[in-house]
Amino acid sequence: MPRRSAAPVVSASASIDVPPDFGARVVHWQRQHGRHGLPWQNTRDPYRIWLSEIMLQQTQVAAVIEYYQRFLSRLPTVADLAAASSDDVMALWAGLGYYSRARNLHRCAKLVVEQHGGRFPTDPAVLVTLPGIGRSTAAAIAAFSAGVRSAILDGNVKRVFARCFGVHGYPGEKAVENRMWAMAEAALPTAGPTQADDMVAYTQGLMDLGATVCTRGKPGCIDDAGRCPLADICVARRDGLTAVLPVPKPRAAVPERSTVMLMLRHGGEVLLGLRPDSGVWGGLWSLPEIDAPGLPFDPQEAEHAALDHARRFGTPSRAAMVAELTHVFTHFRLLIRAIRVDMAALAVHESAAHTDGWRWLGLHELDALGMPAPVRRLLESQRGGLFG
DNA sequence: AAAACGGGGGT
DNA sequence: ACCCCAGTTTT
Repeated sequence: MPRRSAAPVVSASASIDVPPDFGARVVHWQRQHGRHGLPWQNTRDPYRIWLSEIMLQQTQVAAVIEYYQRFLSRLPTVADLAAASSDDVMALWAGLGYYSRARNLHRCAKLVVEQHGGRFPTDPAVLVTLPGIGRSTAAAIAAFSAGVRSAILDGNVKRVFARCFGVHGYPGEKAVENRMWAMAEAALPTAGPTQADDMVAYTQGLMDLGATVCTRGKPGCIDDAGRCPLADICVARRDGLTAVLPVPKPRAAVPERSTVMLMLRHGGEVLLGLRPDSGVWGGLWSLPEIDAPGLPFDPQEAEHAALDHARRFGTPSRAAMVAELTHVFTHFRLLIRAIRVDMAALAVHESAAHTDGWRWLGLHELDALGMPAPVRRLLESQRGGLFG
């Protein structure tokens, strides 16, 4: 029986509200409905369990099984692995991907032989010091191989906790992850005569729940609450939030750009230009624009710049800012400000405007043209002022 | 095309 | 101590 390692910091978990039977629910569920009979579940050999945990970090159970068995048939002990050549280890790993993990595996085996006399550790505090073994993997190895009471927190478990305890906030964020570790400690089965066995079922149960019931896309409780042993205490289920918890990684704030569009108006027509095929709105008809890279932005200045710009096409009489809207692209937001410019007269070189791809168009001609949605909206909203 | 994944590595 | 990445699968 493994020595009980240092007790978790109680104060950290005191504020975490975990039902006292949480662990028992998971243990009971896993014994009845969890996954059983997988090759690494029939052993307490920490070497074999470690190997399975590393392989399972990156590959599905179905794919791991044959690699796992082949690996162990060639290298049945940690001493064998430590003594193997890099080439042999990599060959056994070939096809699993994430080859740095295989290199860590080999390094780790050598360290276990050198530093621990070839006896694979089962103390999570020792395990975490080894390459390729982080806090969660260390706990899993300790729990499965020796029934040590230590908390795991992998992606599946984060999802279960986020939903069951209603954790808002991205689990990849430090503060949120810390809270979840505190939950993981608080949720552990309590001491008792069967604690070591319970820890095995509990740890496996959390993983199984996340993998088979509390899945990302469509959790099993949606169709049948009876599938989840936590359904009646699950905050996300109660509040209808299973689809939004855990909250996804916050998308980086999209940059905001701005532009000024001119609605040049003359004789019931508006000036539109055909945009180049490449780039934003390629091949669509759009309004003339003034670059407005700098915010903040003075409307009077803008109107002045609009009049200036309009002289290219004729003689403007007045300009007025008439609309403002934000268009959202996938990679940025575009703030569009629209200025209506009344033209007193058009440039004499009308043909030049034509070859440039500019055309004066009446209301009835617009429908047939391909236009960016915000431009169409702009024209629609100003229909009276432009064509009336 | 984007999110997720557990640990390592860099700042 | 924090942030970000590698390398691959899943959605």
